Amino acid sequence: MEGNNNKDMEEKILKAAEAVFLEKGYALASTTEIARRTGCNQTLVHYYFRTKEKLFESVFGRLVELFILSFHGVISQDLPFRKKLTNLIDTHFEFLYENQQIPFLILNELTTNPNRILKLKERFSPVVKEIFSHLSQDIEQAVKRGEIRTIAPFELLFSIASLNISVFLLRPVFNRIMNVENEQFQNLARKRKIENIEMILHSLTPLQEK
Amino acid sequence: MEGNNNKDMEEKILKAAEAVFLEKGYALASTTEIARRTGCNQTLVHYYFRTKEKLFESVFGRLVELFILSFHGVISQDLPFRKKLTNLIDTHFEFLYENQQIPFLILNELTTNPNRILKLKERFSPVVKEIFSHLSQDIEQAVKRGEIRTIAPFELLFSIASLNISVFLLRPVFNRIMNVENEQFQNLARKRKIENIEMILHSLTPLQEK
DNA sequence: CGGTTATTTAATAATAGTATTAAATAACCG
DNA sequence: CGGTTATTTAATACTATTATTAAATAACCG
Repeated sequence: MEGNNNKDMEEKILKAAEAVFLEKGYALASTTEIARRTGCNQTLVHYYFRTKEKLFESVFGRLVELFILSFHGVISQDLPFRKKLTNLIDTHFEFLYENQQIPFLILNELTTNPNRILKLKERFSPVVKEIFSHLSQDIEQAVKRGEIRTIAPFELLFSIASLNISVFLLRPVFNRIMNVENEQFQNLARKRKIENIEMILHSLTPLQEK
Repeated sequence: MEGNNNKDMEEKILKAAEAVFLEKGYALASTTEIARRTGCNQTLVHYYFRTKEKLFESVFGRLVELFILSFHGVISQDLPFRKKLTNLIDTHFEFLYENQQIPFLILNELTTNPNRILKLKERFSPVVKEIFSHLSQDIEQAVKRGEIRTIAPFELLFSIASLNISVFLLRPVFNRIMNVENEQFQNLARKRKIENIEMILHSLTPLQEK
């Protein structure tokens, strides 16, 4: 009865778990609430995933993957460097806009439980390396052509991530302190995206006297 | 016996509480551990502060104040705008360096429990207004003198906060992923500070053709 | 159908944490 | 000193959470 929803139970639990973990983080999420949101008995959550930790890993790994890949898509395109960089920042920003809770969850879990990082590290090491190697080459060529000043790939990615992520990390804070409503946030985000692109490109200008 | 440490018990609990809250955040901190770290009975924590929530508020308010004031000190000095801005970013960065755990705690608690913001808002509203009004005037004058392009104070503070805070928020993540050790982090931080100042000043350049 | 396995539920053990109560001890003051 | 108040502790109620066990139900297959 009621929709013949038998074997996708596991999938439904995962969905509910993702939502709850994104809202509350690992510590404040409970398997009881995940069960409630799924519409099943609490025991069932443990039946399928044994422990809260294992359930979390299933959810978390996928989210981290999404996040990392948000850097990856653009980087293999064949475009002039400044154009590619603009695309990269833009794409990354838009990904964050569509997944606003992801940065905080990742930050929260990696900060409060650094062990999690180690597991992720091996898993994503190849992709990360690929991103860095691509970016390295691109920077090198662009520098040769005099399009940009020299910069370490790490520094560049760090700047981009900082500026983009902050918009969404700090959202709840500014929301309240500055009385920023939902519609306003959309505008603010749009401005910030442009501002971020400007700042990054500006900061790469080849040489400039003080 | 043992040091005659009677009436500063309350202070000792506050100290221990601050350390534990900074390490673990509200949710994962326990009054039991705070008592253990203080070296007293767990009941005593409740005797002095009644609830974990009230204890947290005592600690948290002070930390937020420190953070906000890290913006405030420089802003009332009488200096050329670009010099003042440099000082501001520098001072703010150095404050964060000395209090690396503060940004995450504030972010964490304001994100997971937005109600906290409201209490803080009234308390710090005057200081925040003062900072904004100072900055507004400074920007206005600097624009008139052709020293910088026009920018909303909010945007400027947002950029500064984003860039500076990220260095310390993302530290645990990059630490592990990139194998950044302690000594290396000091270098990385130094570079980032300079990079951040550069980026902000650059982005304020009066006019510039594409 | 009948038996086997998979899924779901109810009951509950085990743990950990917050908070209260009442008793013990120490500090204070006339 | 003796009595009052403040501080500290032990015992414990209460709640919430994860996880297990055993029983009930449903699905599957010969």
